Amino acid sequence: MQPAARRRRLEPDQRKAQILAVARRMFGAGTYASVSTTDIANEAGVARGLINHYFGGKRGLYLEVVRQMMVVPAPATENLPMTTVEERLAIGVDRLLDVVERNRQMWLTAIGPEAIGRDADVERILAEGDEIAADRVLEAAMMTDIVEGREQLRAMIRSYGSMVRAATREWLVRGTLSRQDLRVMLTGSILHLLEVTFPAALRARRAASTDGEPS
Amino acid sequence: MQPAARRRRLEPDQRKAQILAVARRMFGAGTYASVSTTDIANEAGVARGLINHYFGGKRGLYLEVVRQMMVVPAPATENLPMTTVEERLAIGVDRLLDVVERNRQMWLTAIGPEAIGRDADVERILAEGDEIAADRVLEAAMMTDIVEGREQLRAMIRSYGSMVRAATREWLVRGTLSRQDLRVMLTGSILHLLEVTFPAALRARRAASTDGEPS
DNA sequence: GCACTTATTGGCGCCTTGTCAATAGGTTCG
DNA sequence: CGAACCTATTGACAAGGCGCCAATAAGTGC
Repeated sequence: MQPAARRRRLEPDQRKAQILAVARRMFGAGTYASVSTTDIANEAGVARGLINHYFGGKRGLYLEVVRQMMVVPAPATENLPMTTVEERLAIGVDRLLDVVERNRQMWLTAIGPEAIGRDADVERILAEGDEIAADRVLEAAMMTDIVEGREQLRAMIRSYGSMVRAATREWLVRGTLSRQDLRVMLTGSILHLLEVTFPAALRARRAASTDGEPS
Repeated sequence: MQPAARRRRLEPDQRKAQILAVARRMFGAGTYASVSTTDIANEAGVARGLINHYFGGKRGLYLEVVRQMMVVPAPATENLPMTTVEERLAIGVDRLLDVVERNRQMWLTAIGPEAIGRDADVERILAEGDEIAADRVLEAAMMTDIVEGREQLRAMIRSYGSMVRAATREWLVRGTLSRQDLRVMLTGSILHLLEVTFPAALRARRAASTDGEPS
């Protein structure tokens, strides 16, 4: 280790970015509890107090890391060709798998929501991400103008999102599913969800509201 | 507070059970980091050191809590009538929803740790639970003797399990889906997964292995 | 070269956890 | 009925982590 390379002064944004980069890597490697702010500060070559200054504390830093992770899978549904819904969905799934495969480590860290125990703030950040993802699916399926049962549909898509995450884990971590398996499974499932399950749920809902409430 | 009710001596099993009960409640309420062993010890009316003695430490206690939570949804697929697969699955789903509805709080706390990843031990415990759940599904679907692609199938069912957990959260926490919605959605999805998606993935797999590897 | 802003530091106090020898509840045996 | 014994239970100590804040010094403009 060098004889304490003299103190350097950076723009707040740069410093924040630098610390964040280190934090992302270290939280990705260990657990929230197993990584100390001292570790991060040392690794980044700054005083521990600086973390508190910029992020309010360990918790704030962690939340920032999670927030940044959620932005990854954004451009998976841009400029889809105007063909059938099935094909558009298939392409969307494929693009997602591309992004996931390329950013393997970051993706796993992002979806392996590592906070120990559920936390209101983390929960909210993750929820925002799910919301965006749901929008993209609706867009790809050309169903953005659905009104009846819109909230139910979005909820179903969010649930589907959990299956997507779990499936990528099976693929990347356990190796039990191939990328091709995921293509078939994820495309087929979302298509069936949108075109069969959702309408069926709608019908059941209508029947229930006219026949009087069932159990 | 009483004048420090005199020290009582219990059987190890009883004491462990008592501490575990308190820990379950408190970890359910807060975060792993936000709950201190001191809190738990006070609430349980014992010395903090006793926790270390019985569980090895905070971590051990937490793992035990998680392990105990995973046992909840066991008897959802016992004694299913010998009718169609569809009906058996529907009944299984319905029974699961019963259990979930009755043990609402405990269920939510139990599936919360889905957001825990990262930690090898916790991961393993959760994985065991998923494995059991997958067995139950195969049993209900009368597909216990599948051999070709068995591991793929199990992996898909595990992924489906994640969707189940997410859907129950939508139902119980956010109120965006009704119980009836869940019935329709979960039954339809698993049926489609078993009877359409899985065979399709198998075909794709076979085609790939004879035509030479695709990208 | 000098003031001035503010990024950065380093140390203090509190809290939490793991360890371990000492204590005392309950039981058994003379 | 009392003494010896086993072990459940305690309490204090030390190491380490985190938040806080006044002091310091790196740049910048005059």
